Amino acid sequence: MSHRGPVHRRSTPLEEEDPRVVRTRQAVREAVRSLVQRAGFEAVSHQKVAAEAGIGRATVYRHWPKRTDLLLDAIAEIEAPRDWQTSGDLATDLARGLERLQRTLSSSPLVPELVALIGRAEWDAELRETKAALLAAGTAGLRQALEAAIERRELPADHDLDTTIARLAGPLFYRRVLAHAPLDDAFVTTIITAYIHEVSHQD
Amino acid sequence: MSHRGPVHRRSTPLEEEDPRVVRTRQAVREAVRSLVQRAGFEAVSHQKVAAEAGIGRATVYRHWPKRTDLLLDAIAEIEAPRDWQTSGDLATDLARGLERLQRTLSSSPLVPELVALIGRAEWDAELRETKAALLAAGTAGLRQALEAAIERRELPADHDLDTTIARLAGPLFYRRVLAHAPLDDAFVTTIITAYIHEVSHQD
DNA sequence: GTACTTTGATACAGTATGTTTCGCAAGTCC
DNA sequence: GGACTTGCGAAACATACTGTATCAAAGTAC
Repeated sequence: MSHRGPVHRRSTPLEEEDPRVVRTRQAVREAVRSLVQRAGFEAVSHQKVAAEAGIGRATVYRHWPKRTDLLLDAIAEIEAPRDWQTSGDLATDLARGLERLQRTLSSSPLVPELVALIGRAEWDAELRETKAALLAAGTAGLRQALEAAIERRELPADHDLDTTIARLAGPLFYRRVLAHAPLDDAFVTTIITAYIHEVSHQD
Repeated sequence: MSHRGPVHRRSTPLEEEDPRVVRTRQAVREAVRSLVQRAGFEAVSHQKVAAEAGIGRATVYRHWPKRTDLLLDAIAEIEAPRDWQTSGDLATDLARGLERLQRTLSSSPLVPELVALIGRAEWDAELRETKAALLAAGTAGLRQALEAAIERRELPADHDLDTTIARLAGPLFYRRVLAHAPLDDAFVTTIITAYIHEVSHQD
């Protein structure tokens, strides 16, 4: 997977380094994004992408034989935070995690499209993996915050992380995607406050 | 909107009662459902529907000029509960509302498709209305439960219903659609218990 | 039976899909 | 630079889908 250095033989073309290929990939990726934002994933076809990118139709088919290939390529941007570390306080950590999710959900115009894709994952195994990966990346902050709290014995060791994440992140998705209401800070604060209150006042 | 009785004149064809039309509607509706469940909304086209329903292609175009019309028609099943009435206890009412939602989400194989549709609502005004209607119907029970509690002064008059509904229903949607985890009773109970505890132990 | 409507078969032009072919431009190797 | 290799894009192609129009046959109402 790493760089192979100046000495290499054409007989192992595993890595794409031909500048022409790089250019093509770049152009197509941008064309797909542009199309998606203007008209949705449904509007993405090999033909339209080729026209938008100003390249040949055959070239698009060569690199992305299936339509799904085009879509997945345009999504490969969302990543889990790599620099995460606990502040030592669950409330603070959760706030950070949820605010990150809030920002992602609020800012990206692709969110509704991702949801549409996710719905379609039912019929496409490849999409199912992508869905899981995206979700894991989006909620990684929350998961790490909770894990750190368990480590500190602030939460019981058998605390169900998935349940908690669903309860914390679910309302945000609901608001953004279904209710189409603004994801304001007050809303996020309400959720965190209630949860913290719940785990610190167990009776 | 009501039945007009045996006496009627052909000059006011506002109501469709021609048995041929009724048959067509029925056949198409079933064909769309069948197609959706087998291959998703994306697989629904006038052509495929006509073939599936065993009727002429032109007929499908006549009644459902746009593809969206076909899709919307297949969804017109989900309805808000008409017989709702409070039990006098918020916890019980909420449990009823959430369990209804749980049942709907768990049982209907159309749920992922609905979500896909919802995502697409960003680009279609008509779909946006449908989305809002579906959501309102699905969460009507919760809303009525909360309104009854306000009426009884169990909740403050300025309690934000939309926020609460998002916090109650959001986790269910998250689990079902995004995390693809089972919507078991324990999960639903956890959500309700936490919320009841929260509103009854205000400090 | 008569008047009216819906239906489905057929045909049509326009467009999209997916594949193949081939000359050319671009990149690589030495 | 020169020979070799590869990706590119234009074109052509068969096939399929879309949306509309026409029309005879069948169904419906009275």
